[in-house]
Amino acid sequence: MDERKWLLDLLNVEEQQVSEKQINILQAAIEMFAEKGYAATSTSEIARRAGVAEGTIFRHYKTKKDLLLAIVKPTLFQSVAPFLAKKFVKDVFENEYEHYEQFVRAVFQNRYEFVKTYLPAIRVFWQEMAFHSDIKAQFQTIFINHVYEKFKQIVEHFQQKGELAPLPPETIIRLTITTIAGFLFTRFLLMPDYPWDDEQEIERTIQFLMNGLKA
Amino acid sequence: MDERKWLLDLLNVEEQQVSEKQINILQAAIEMFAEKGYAATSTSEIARRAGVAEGTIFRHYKTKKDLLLAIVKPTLFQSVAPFLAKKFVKDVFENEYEHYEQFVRAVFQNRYEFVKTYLPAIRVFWQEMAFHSDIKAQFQTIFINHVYEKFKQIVEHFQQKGELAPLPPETIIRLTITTIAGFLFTRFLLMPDYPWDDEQEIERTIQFLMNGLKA
DNA sequence: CATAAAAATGAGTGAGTACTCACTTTTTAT
DNA sequence: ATAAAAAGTGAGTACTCACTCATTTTTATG
Repeated sequence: MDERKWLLDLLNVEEQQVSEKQINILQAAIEMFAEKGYAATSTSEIARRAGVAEGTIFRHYKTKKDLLLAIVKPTLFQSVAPFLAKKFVKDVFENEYEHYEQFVRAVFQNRYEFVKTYLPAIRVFWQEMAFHSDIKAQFQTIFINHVYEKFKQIVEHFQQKGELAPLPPETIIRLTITTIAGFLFTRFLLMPDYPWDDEQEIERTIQFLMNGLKA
Repeated sequence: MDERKWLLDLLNVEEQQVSEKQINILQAAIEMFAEKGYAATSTSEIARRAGVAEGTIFRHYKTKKDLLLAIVKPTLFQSVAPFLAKKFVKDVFENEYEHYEQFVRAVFQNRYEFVKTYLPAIRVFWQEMAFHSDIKAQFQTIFINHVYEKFKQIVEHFQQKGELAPLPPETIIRLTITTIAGFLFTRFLLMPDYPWDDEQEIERTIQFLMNGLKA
């Protein structure tokens, strides 16, 4: 993807709304926050890497924390994006996905591409969530009100069709998410240099998940 | 567990080797690093919380990073402790565990207790591993030379007995670890306030794992 | 108790921090 | 072409940082 476009895409803004220098600042901040962490990165370093004066950062973002939130908030939303789409659950009920496996496959593929594309910003989001209770709270709210809510309907739908084990929906949701996230975490964060055969490993992971969850 | 003892236990040292003030320093550091992160915690804050002068910290630990390593290194070793025991693999081969399920059950129970007991120190270890490449490198070395090595033997043993699917051992290891770690992560870090029925949820997780991996 | 060694102290140090603001440069509108 | 607005600058500010070291307090030994 184009170097400039992916950031605009992640932040979900139009080209005209942000200046070139602003993009440089965001890009530098994402890279350095991902590498050394928010607290260990100074605004002077970000300015140097972005090729702007330190004051320019504070013209666009009132505080350093504001700059962090400008990165983290859109990433948080994009992280759960499929579940924010209105027609997502409808697609499932109208037999867009005949089986749970097809649904899982679609989500898995989608989130794989997402992590691959936005890895540094995702790193920042997950790392800093541990230290900033406001970010964590916002994540939990969105998760409960959007992801969990819709996921539960989908799981119950396939349980009624007799495809999934009669476990509590929250258990099935947890196992599904941690299995997918477990692969992505191992693949991109823990062992990014291992010679992965992504397609095959995703296939194995899906088979494992379906076997584990079948009625 | 006694307030003083768990730390000595984690650090694997005798009572006489560390002074009372030293324990206070370590305890304060673990708590604050876990909460706000290493970089965002100042040595003056640690000293205040520990009830010692700032200089006392530097008498025991040459640098702030040294203090971090004094916490992280023992936690890293304890994290993979079962796999460091010499008789661990022997136990498996001598039918201490007749089935893979019994082995998984033992490891799961053991690591559940470990995380429950040392949660703050584990937080520090995992959070800071993302920012300190020396810590990450040490973890990878130990994992490859001890955990992976022995785990592979065990998996192949049960594959030969026809208990496990003919997947690559590294895939089975990954799925086993991420399933267990996925539960512990959700249980203790992501949603510690959710009203968990631990025993039942562990049971469901093991059933899911065994169904997913069976031949 | 006397004395030496060890442990603890906290004011002090230079380097670096997030952020400000008076000023310059660039862009936009007419 | 010109004026107004917006964007960009970087030296300056008050403050915090990890770390030092001369001094005091505690402990150990005869």
